Amino acid sequence: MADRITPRNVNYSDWYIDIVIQAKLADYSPVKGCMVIRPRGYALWERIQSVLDGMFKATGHQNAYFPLLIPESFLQKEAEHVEGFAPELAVVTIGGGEPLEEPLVIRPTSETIIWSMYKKWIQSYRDLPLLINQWANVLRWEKRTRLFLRTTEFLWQEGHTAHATAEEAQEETLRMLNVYRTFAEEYLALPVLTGRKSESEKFAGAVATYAIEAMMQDRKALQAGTSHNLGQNFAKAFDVTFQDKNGNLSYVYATSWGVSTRLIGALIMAHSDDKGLVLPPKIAPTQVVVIPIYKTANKGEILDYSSRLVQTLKEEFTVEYDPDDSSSPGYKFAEWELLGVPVRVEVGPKDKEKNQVVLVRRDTGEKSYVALNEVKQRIRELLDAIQKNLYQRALEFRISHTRQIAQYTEFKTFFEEDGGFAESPWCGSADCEARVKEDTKATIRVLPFGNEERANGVCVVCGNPAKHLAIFAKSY
RNA sequence: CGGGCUGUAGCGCAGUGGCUAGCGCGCUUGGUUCGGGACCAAGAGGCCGGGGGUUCAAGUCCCCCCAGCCCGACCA
Repeated sequence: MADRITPRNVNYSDWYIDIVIQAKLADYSPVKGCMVIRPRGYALWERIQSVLDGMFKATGHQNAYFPLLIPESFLQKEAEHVEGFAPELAVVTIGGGEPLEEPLVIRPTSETIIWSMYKKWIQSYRDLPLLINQWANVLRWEKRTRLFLRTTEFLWQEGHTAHATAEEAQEETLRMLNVYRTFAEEYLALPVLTGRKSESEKFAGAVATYAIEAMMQDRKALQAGTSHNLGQNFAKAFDVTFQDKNGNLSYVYATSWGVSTRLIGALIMAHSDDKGLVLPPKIAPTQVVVIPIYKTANKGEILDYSSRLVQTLKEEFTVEYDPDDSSSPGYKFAEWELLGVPVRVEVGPKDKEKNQVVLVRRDTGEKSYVALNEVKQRIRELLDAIQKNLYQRALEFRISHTRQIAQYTEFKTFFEEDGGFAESPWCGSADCEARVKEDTKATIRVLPFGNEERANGVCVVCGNPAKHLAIFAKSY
């Protein structure tokens, strides 16, 4: 008997960690707060990378790479930025055995080093827009870490763009937010809310931060991606100006946007169950696993049948094959369910006799018997159905745990009980936001787009006229 | 960084101050099984997290340290 996964309703945190460890996605490292991403976890990241990278290229971005180490003074050039990141910096003070003249910060994010370079590269409106992305690791000395959701070092991509006008920068900010939304919904089967962050939740150094927010199965919110309009803050800090057609000199407008390995955490917490990982087919590194079922007597003929099937399936799907005779079929079923492969194909003597296979879908456990000549077609349909079902299931879950609340007593009760997303009018003041956090631990996750008009009424906290309809939730 | 819990075989755990530290799972070898986590047999595997003390005697008691998890404050 393998290790059991703690059921979600017993302890959600333990369940999450059990999945990560037992599905072999990651492991704890010798260094506190860091994790080792194992092949099954890294394969997921590679899938995420390849899809997103395609989307970035399709929207005109190019990849580049900037150094890991940043002169400490660079961070200090943007006041809010340094204030936001100073507490979580790791600093290199010795190099080659000698104390460094200027300490080097291990990047927590790359705005400063990138904008120090943009100063060299941008002089004219002809140099704009400059649309660069980098895939990198960053390091933030977090007090409390959790596999994938928050680790000291994590992998991400960070886009850094430069524009001639505020309008273009805003357009880019929203374009990339939309790329994230599309990716989350279509590939991760993760329904997300999009909108702006409140002042207190925005990125250190940004004019405005936008985010995609998803609801996990414990009804907490997870910020799955952010897109920042940086205005001219970094251009001013690094003195990046350009001349327009009329010869006028002005500061460049900037955006930055990123998603990280946290997405893998989102994927797990949104879809998985007490049997293990559940992966959307469009992001699953392995879509199909083939398990032959045989006795010693018929081993040869069954393996022959199953391996020919595997060859056929590999023409269209990513396939793993598990013909090993050292564990029983039942064991393998459980094992592959734990690993999250969307479709399992069982082939045994009965199937060979009837020229069929058994298909089992991971999300519902439903079995079907399919003729050999229809297998590819049926798997295609199943993968599609699973993808849609996971999205739909997550969406319905979010909707059923989202409540419109106008009364503060009800609001507090909501978060004392099951919780979820509270959609409530808010006056816009940081004081009310802080009070909510104090009283309920919930924060404003996002100010959804197009909701200003719906914000008729009064702030759920203070009773003053509302300016926004905000989404409040406890979050990761 | 505060509070709590836990460190004993790869994993999960037992282990009144006393002799050679156990159990389950996993692992190795051989054999029988095989359509939902099979079974038999024989093996391998331990600086009892680290350091200091108390004691005739410490996995067990005391002190310090370290690590991990959970709960807070901080954050993607």
